[in-house]
Amino acid sequence: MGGARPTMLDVARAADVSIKTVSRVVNAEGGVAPQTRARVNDAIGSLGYRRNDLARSLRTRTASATIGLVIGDLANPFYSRIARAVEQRVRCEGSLLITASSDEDPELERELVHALLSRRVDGLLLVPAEADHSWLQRETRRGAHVVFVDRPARNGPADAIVFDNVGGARLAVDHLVGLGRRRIAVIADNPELFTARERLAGFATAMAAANLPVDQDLVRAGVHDAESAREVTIDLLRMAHPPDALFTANNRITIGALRGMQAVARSVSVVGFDEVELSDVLGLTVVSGDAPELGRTAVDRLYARIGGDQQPPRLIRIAPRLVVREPLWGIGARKQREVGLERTSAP
Amino acid sequence: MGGARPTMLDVARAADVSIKTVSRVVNAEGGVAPQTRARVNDAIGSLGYRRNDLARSLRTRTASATIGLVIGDLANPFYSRIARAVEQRVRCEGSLLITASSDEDPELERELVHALLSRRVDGLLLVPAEADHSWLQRETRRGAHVVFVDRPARNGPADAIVFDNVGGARLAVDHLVGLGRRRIAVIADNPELFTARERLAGFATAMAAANLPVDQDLVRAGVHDAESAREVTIDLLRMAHPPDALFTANNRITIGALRGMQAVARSVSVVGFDEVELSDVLGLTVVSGDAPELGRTAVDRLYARIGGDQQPPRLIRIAPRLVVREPLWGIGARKQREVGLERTSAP
DNA sequence: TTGTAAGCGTTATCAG
DNA sequence: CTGATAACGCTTACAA
Repeated sequence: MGGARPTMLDVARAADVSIKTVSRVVNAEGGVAPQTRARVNDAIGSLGYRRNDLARSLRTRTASATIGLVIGDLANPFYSRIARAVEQRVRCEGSLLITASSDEDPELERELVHALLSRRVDGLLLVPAEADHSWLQRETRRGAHVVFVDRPARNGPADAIVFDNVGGARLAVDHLVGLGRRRIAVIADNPELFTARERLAGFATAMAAANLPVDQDLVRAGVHDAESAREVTIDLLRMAHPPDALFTANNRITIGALRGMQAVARSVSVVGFDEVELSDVLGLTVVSGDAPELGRTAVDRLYARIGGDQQPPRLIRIAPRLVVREPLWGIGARKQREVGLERTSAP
Repeated sequence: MGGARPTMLDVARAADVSIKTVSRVVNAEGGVAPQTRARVNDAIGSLGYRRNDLARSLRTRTASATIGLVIGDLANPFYSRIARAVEQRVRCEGSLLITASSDEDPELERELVHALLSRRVDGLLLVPAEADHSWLQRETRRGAHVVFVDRPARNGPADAIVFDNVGGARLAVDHLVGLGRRRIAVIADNPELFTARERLAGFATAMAAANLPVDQDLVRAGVHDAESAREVTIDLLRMAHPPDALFTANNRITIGALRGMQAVARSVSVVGFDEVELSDVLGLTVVSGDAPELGRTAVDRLYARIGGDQQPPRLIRIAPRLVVREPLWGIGARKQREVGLERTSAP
């Protein structure tokens, strides 16, 4: 803070005790005469002393009481819900959270990770951009604690907490099939991305299970933002033989698809992956994982590691749920029911 | 990170140079023979050395390269958009951002501020919970740099960047009046909150300017979450003499109001304050401030202060815009136009 | 071009 | 119960 903050020594002088006594009082160590303690506390109060946690964690060489979180984009509600849950859990442990957005850029992500490690965070939560993460091994070997969130990393030597994307995609497709849809299109992000890949796989599996052919014209991958999703949707709906349903594989894509449908004033059944604000009002059916639970589970794993857990890295899958809403626009009460999957955990 | 990370001394020994030479290389100070530098870099590489920024900023007694941001709730898209913008700007300065949610709890907020100050953040961005902030003066006097975001704080001795809430509310009401609405209801948060108070004031002003009477039954303040907004909306719509329009004074309230309208299958014109995801698809007209601009402006002020700016605290108002969309549900292309206000700045 | 010594604000150790 | 004194890992003088 730049200013002239008083130090323990200042307090010690003001209270006419040694610096160590001040330290004892500040850290509530006990073994200080009530009278002395009072004098020290007075000095602390009148000087406005506040312990310097930087110096503290330098000396204790442990517990900077800071956790780092690197995500794709904090402005994406999916990530900010995770961040919020993480923040809350981290705070229960008396720590603070540094958040950083990588824009899914591997280069930037690595920079951010290094910056956080230089700051000696106690642990790191990472939504890995799709790229090799073997470089992280050097850090984990040196004692850095890392947990991956939402997707595992290639060669990433750490636990990962992810959703059951395959199962979720199957829930979505099965639902559409149940509604009698047969020409189901899927719009997904870059298949290099773990989540997109799995959701596409789940789509294919479910279609096969339903004995439905997959028209490759209806499989649109590599769609990264809402605007592209909008364009792709318009393109799909203007096909000679358009799809009768859409599986939109993440929240940005769902939003773009809705805009696209609106643009061509044409509607098909939609099931989206990820919750979207106001989806209840829109009567939008989604498959959605519990983002806060994802965050909390990740923090718990991280603290387990920090606490000395030495097990081999685990992949923990959290089951998403299908939230069925009436797929119609208009005003009126909506029914809503949920279909679940089991939560699984594998080594 | 707990482990046995190598220090400069380890590197120095490995490269057979002094610790100071390592420091020079690490900080790219120059004045090192290329040959020596190479040896040091080799050692750094093979040891996996990483500078300890905690120790560094302890010694330099400046620039922990960390900024703190305390907001109400990181999971609220309005705040997460601000956080994202702040994060981005902060990173341009080579710093990282610690985010913390206060839940609008003055007690918790103060705890978080203290934790951040103990960590010697270079500056603090604060969305103040409505409560006296004179306690902050002691900190600012000691050199802490603070900027308030979204609302000023009572007795808060610092710059504040806020939206022109009065003007925004007037834009909203004027728009409804222009549509021929006369019985306009307002749903707002607790009037203790600066933004709610100003928006209510703007509502009253605009109604008076339009020569419309304000039915106190249609003024509903103290509505803090979406669920209460939903209930209030249902209540309003079921009145013997219901309103023909709603001004919903923040994003959570807007969402709740839409749910309420849906629940009673009854629709009135709505203008909301704050942008809401998918409002374009819903054809929802809103008054909305540019959250990223708010964040960026705040960071700029903060760095100006950190840089030594000594002017008396300023209140900077950013003008929101009215985004008009066709207030109808259904599918079809939407028109959209914007109405602006001037940005103002006052001492 | 390189090295030595001191010190940032704490806590740990070991005496009184 | 209280206090010197030495670290923690780094940077800032100031020498060599």
